[in-house]
Amino acid sequence: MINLYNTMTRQKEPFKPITPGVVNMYVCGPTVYNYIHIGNARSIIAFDTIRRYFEYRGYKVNFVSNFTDVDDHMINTARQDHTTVPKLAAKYIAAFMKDSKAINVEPATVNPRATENIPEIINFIQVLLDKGYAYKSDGDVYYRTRMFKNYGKLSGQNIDQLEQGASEHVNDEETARKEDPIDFALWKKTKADEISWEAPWGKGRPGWHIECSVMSTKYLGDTIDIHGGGEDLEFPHHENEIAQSEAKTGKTFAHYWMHNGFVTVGDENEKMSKSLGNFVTVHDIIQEMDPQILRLFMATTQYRRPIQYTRENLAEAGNNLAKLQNAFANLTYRYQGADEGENPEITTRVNQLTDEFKQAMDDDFNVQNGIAVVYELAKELNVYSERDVVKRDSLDLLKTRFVQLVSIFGVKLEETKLEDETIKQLIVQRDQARENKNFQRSDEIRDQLKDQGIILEDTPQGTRWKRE
RNA sequence: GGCGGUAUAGCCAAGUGGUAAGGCAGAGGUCUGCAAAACCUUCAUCACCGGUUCAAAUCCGGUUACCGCCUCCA
Repeated sequence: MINLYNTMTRQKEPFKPITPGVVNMYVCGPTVYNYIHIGNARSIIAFDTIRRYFEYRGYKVNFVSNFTDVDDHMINTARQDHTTVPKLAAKYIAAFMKDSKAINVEPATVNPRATENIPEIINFIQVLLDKGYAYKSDGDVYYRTRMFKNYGKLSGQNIDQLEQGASEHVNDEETARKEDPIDFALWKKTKADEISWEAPWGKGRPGWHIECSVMSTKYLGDTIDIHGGGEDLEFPHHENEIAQSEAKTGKTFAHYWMHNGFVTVGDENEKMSKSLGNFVTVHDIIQEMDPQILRLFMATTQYRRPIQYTRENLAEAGNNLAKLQNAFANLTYRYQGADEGENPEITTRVNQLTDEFKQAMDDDFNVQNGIAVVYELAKELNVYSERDVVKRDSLDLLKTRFVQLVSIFGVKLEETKLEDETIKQLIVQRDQARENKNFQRSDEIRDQLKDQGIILEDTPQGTRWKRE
């Protein structure tokens, strides 16, 4: 039984899916006006890891994550870049796909886009208007927040406190069109030269929160299992989604609310933002290092905890990645000279560790304890690989299980093949030199290959190579 | 001002009443022609003060520091 922390109740609860064996989850995705930054990556990686664990535990996961492809940012950026909103969206959605793939994120079941669901959004708003939960005002449509009982139940906000806060911003013209400062826009009237769509109440574009309500219910149903996103979305975004959706359907919008923690940057431990000049994109990071380092770094921090992004912490993740890759290499190389059969104690041990792993991860995806078990397993691989006699079935078991558990964190372990004949020849020459105790020559070859990024390691089974 | 979170070794971090997991870095060792990889050993009384208890990092009260949300934001 998987237990997860529900923001709505502020405690861990056993996960009970609506349909046995199926998880319907919706995760709020990025606004596509720039390359994704490491904060986006954190959210994507956190929920991808959660998804992979659900799948490992035998669930079918319907994973829906949107692209917000029209809003003020999109419009302003398109204007600055002398392009159009759709072209801007196309560019950064393509970049998103590329970056996601690099950090080994499974493709979503669906990536719906706001602009591709305009008729549904209009219908949704119409129902809210018909029910009296929304009102028109000078071409805009607003949600009548006070009509929704329980407003603030997710974020623990008190509506009168919010009222006070909101009234401080009463000066802008949008607020002037509201009945109440805490009301929020469902539809925004078009300004000149802006991208817009026709609606019964006039030309305009959807407000920010409505798209997620519409797409979540459209693709996953009125009530879903899990709704997720960054912790900053808790209020007002998710609060507003609940208000809209539950007002429309009269049903609970989502059973579990999950929010990932933030990434802070540098030793200053401050929030990443463009104004602070500490904005880091995935696009940039993966130019200079193995994307799997970033993946492992983020996947092995529990999703609710903050992550401090520093070079040192990233370097540590790099060492850990190497550790996993070395264990894998040690084991796969040991297939040479393996006997048939199995060692029963290995089977027992592997199953025991697997149980420990599940126990750890079932507890709100406690990846710290989970990865600790994986390191234990890595040690088993290393120790077993050093035995004088090894059995093929046990190698298979260790390898399969190790690859499987590591993959939950989004790290891919693969055997690499040496294609280069010249290098193969050099390794053979070096072996001969070593046999003749010509160590000067053998070290010469080793250094030469090192310059080409090939590291040689001597084992009782022969000389092994790996890329730097 | 309102809501919420965090504080454990040089660093990352687990642990929710019974005497501090794991990882990185460091030190020593085994293996190796030398390396590399691996393995073994070693490295903390848990922000501070007070209380409850036979027993607290873990419960209660207080103090301090840091962070996030309340406005676009993963």
